[in-house]
Amino acid sequence: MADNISAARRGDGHRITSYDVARQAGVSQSAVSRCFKPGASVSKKMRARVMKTAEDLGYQPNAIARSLITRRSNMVAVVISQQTNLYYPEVLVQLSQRFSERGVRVLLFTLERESDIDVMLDQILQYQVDGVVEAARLSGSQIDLMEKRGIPLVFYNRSLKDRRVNSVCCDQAEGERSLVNGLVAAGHKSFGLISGPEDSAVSVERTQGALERLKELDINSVTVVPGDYSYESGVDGLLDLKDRLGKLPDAIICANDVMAIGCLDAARHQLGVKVPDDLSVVGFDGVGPAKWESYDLTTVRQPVRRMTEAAVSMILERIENPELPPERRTFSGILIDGGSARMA
Amino acid sequence: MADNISAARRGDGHRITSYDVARQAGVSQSAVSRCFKPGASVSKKMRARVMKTAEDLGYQPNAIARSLITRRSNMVAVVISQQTNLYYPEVLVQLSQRFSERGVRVLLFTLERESDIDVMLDQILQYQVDGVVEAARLSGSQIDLMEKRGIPLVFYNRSLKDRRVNSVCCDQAEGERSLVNGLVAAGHKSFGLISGPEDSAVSVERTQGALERLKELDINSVTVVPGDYSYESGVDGLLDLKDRLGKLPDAIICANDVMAIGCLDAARHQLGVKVPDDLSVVGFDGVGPAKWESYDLTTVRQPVRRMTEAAVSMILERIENPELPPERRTFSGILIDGGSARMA
DNA sequence: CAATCTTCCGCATTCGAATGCAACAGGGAG
DNA sequence: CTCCCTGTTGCATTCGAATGCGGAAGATTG
Repeated sequence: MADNISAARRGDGHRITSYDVARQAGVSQSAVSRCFKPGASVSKKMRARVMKTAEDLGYQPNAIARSLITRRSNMVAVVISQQTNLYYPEVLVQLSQRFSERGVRVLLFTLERESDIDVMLDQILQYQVDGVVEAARLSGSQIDLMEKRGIPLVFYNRSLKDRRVNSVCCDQAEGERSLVNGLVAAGHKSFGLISGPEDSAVSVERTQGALERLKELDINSVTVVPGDYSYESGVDGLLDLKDRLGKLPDAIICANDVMAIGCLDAARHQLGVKVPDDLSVVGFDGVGPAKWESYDLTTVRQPVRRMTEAAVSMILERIENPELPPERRTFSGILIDGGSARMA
Repeated sequence: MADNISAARRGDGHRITSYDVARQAGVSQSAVSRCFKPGASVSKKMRARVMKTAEDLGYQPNAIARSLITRRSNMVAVVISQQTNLYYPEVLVQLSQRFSERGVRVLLFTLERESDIDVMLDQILQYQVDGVVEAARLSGSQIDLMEKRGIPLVFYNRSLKDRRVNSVCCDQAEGERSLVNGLVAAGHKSFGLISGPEDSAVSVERTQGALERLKELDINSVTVVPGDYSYESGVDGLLDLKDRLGKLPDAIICANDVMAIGCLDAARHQLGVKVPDDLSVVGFDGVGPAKWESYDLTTVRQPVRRMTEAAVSMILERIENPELPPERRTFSGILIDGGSARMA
């Protein structure tokens, strides 16, 4: 009876299992299993034979069943929010490729609202992923949860100060400081800042970093207006600054490249201001469009390649060896001295 | 003994199973399972009680184990190639969100080289995904394979003419034809085309579509140069055209927006040509940057939202009901009459 | 109070691969 | 020729949740 059913399934072209291969090859199921495990104790003859019939039947081991018994899913969750930021797709693709090279699958979780993270987290746990790369914010208790479950977690570009966690970051504050240094040295006196969304840790670090350095350099003419990482909010930010000040500042520091681009476009095309002669605009990230000739943005580029490599190896190391202590890896951004700002 | 082991695990904070919850609540494992299945036959009292202890223990059903027995992983593979094209990340994020809303997880596969698809396909099969959204090309035998396995497959923006498959497409040819119509009606006589990568089906359809319409309209001054979807290749394409013709054509039709942007930048900034007065440039896709004020690109926008919705529901329907016949859904692009071309 | 019908729960089995252990075969040494 | 060792193989069990079936408890009716 059971035989009939599975025979029928095979007839349907469904689900060839290791038992099917075993029967066909006249060996045990264990033998088949071992043939697919590199380094297992199997004779050459056996392996050749099993592989042959596996090929014939079109057998592929069932990763789900394997995961159940080995307690390893070979899947890593990647959690990403903020689609407005052009920077993230690049990170995502790179992570995916590096994991793929190492034989690990990526289970993708995108957040529309940061608050959805609770539901997501449950999903992540249910799917028994071996690790998580998190480019969204997590509360302390949520981190505790992951820790309790023993699931390695690496934060990408956000790190909780008062918490020992794994993280890969670009030094946002440092990057902003070098931008400020250059701008101030070039003689800029008054500054406008367009921040990112309030709940973005990265934005906060960038804005704070810039503000601190400005303060250290005794620059007091500083106005901050809110943005949301989008092109439009860069445009609005510029107009907002002009409204509030009655005129434009000498330089505008945007929390990301896309806003800087919006800001730059609005300055040139709506206000007819000369950039960088009459106004300097700087961004952050080093996304593709920043290099485009119309913009040639002065910005700080995040070393995405190295950062994603770091994130991937940190996770995989910790999956192999869960006892490894937390580690933060911080990368310096690369100052790109483009044509959108006068820099010293 | 078995008890000791699992007790130890629980001590480690690892893997709480339905048995743990059952024991704690003094009920059977089946009862626990049923409580987590909506619509199952369970009394209110039982459900409340089980949910309570599940909460207390921090129990989450193991999706892997569930998948094994139900033969449903609730995962869908999304295969994407061509990272150079800014258009894809947007599609990816949208797909991810729509699947997520419907309780389906996305397993991401990115291709560096199209040839990697073979290995990928094996992986996809091993992971027992319930369906596949494919934005890469597949050979006939590869499609056969999926069919044999009974895994619903929806192609995104590529469809094999001589094959009955599911696909969601934007009508590339139609879009190009309307661009050509507008350009010709506005008096453009000579044309340059910058194509995408040779192995991109989309690029071929676009280029062919434009060429056909040009021929129909008796325009013979047409030159095609190769590109690869990147900004740089748009720049190079322009220079290449100028080299070959000795001068610029009246209009340049690029196989995607990013190349059009490169082309436009090079024309304005490297050659000092006035766009659209002396040269019209058009693209395809309707990516975010196309709307930016520096470009204001004339292009055909793909209705991404509707297309991703279509892809998602097509897959899910076919997962529910594998007998559904193949379907192709073709969407018209939306002509965006921007400022980069003179259009009638 | 008995008879019948519901509702609800538990038992036992299933999904498909991995693996510890025992058994077995073959080869080499004595 | 016997003994032992090494290298292979099969058996039986395990991972964790889902579910058909039978039965018990409770609800309903006459």
